[in-house]
Amino acid sequence: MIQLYNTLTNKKEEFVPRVPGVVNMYVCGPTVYNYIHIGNARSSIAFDTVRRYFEFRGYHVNYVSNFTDVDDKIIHVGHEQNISPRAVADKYIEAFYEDTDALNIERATLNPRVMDIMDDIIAFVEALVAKGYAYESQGDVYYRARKFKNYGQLSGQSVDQLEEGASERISTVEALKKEDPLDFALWKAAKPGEISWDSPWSKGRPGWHIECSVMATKYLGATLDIHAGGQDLEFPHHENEIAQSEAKTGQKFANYWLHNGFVTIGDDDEKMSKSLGNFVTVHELIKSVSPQILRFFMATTQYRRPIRYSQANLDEASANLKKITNAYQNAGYRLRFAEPKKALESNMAAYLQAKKAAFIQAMDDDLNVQNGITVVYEIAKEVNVYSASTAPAAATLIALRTLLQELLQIFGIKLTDGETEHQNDDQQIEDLIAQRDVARAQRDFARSDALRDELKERGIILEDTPQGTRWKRNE
RNA sequence: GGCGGUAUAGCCAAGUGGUAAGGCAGAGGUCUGCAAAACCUUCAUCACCGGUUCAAAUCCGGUUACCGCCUCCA
Repeated sequence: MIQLYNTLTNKKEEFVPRVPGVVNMYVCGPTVYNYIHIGNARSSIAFDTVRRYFEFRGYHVNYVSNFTDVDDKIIHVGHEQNISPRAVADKYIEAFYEDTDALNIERATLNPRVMDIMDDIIAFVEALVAKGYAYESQGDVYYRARKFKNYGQLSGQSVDQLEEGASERISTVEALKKEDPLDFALWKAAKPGEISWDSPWSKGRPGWHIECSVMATKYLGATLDIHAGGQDLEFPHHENEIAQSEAKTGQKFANYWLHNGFVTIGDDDEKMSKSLGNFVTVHELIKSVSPQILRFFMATTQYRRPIRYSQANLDEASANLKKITNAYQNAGYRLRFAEPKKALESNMAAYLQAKKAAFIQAMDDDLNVQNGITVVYEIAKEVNVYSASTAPAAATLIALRTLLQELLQIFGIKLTDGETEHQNDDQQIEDLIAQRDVARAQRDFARSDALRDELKERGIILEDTPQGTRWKRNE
């Protein structure tokens, strides 16, 4: 039984999909006017991990995530670079795929773009106007927040509390157009020179919450199983999505709301964000840090917890991933000298089953990845112990490696033996190692150490084992 | 001010009533010609105060500190 922490009710609940075996989830995607930073990546990684876990547990997942390609900031960047808004969006969508592919984030089932569903958006707004939930004002269309009886349910705020905040910062121009400070825009008339679409109200463009309501209901139906996004979207974005969607469909918009925690940076653990300017883009970071390490670092922190971004924490993730990778490779190496005909021992078969069950138990609890990864460490230790035993069975080594691989892929990590990338100096390296082995046999340790140092400078790490000398490239 | 979330060893972090998982770093040891990899051992009374209980990191009350949302933001 999988339990998820539902922000709508502020408690953990058993996950029950609308259709058995199928998960329909919608994740708020980026506004594509810049490279994504690692805070954006965290969100993608968090929900990719959720998705992968559901798939591991046998569910079919329909995963829809939008690209917001109509927005003030995109228009602004377009002006700066003297290219069209669409060209700006195209550029950063391509960059998004580059970066998320590097992080081994599975591609969404569908990534709809606002520009491509303009007719649906206009029809959606028309429906809200027809139902009396929205009104036109000077070419804009606003949503009557107070008319929606549950407004504020997600963020746990009363409309009066919200109004206090809203009335303080609303501009005079807006105040004149709105019936109530809480109302929010569904459609905005274009200013001169801005990109716009024809509509019954004005040449203009959609407001900033409507796209998700339209896309989610269009592609996944009136009621989603899961709607996810960053904690900063809870209000107003998700609150408004609920208001829009439920007013139109008359049905519950999403059964489970998942919100990921932030990436923080600096001594005061400040939220990383574009507006604060304290961000690190994935594009830049993966030039110096292995994407696998970044992925492991983020995937092994539970999605609701904040992640402190620091070199020390990145180094720790690197050490931990290396520990797991080493175990996998140790077993792989030992496999060459293992007993090919020996069967998987019954106690080991039971061990494997028990560990997998422990892992599932941990992860079923709202993706408790800390406890999940602890099980992985335990398996890694057993892999090392078993690999060092006298006459290991090939079947067991394979089974252990397979389990490690199976569990790590949930975190988006693919374990490899590190020798797959053969290079043209392989033979030369093997020759040097052979020379060193001769020197060692003759107890000429000065020479053997010199050879080892020489190889080390070329990035080759040697390990002497009872079965002979292993080598690998230092990554 | 309202709402939400945190506070456990040098660091990351599990643990929701029965006497502190795991990882990193550190210390000691085994293996090794030396290393590497690996394994073993070792390392905390849980922000503070008060209460309930035979028993609390875990429950209740209070205090403090930090973060986030309430405005674009994953």
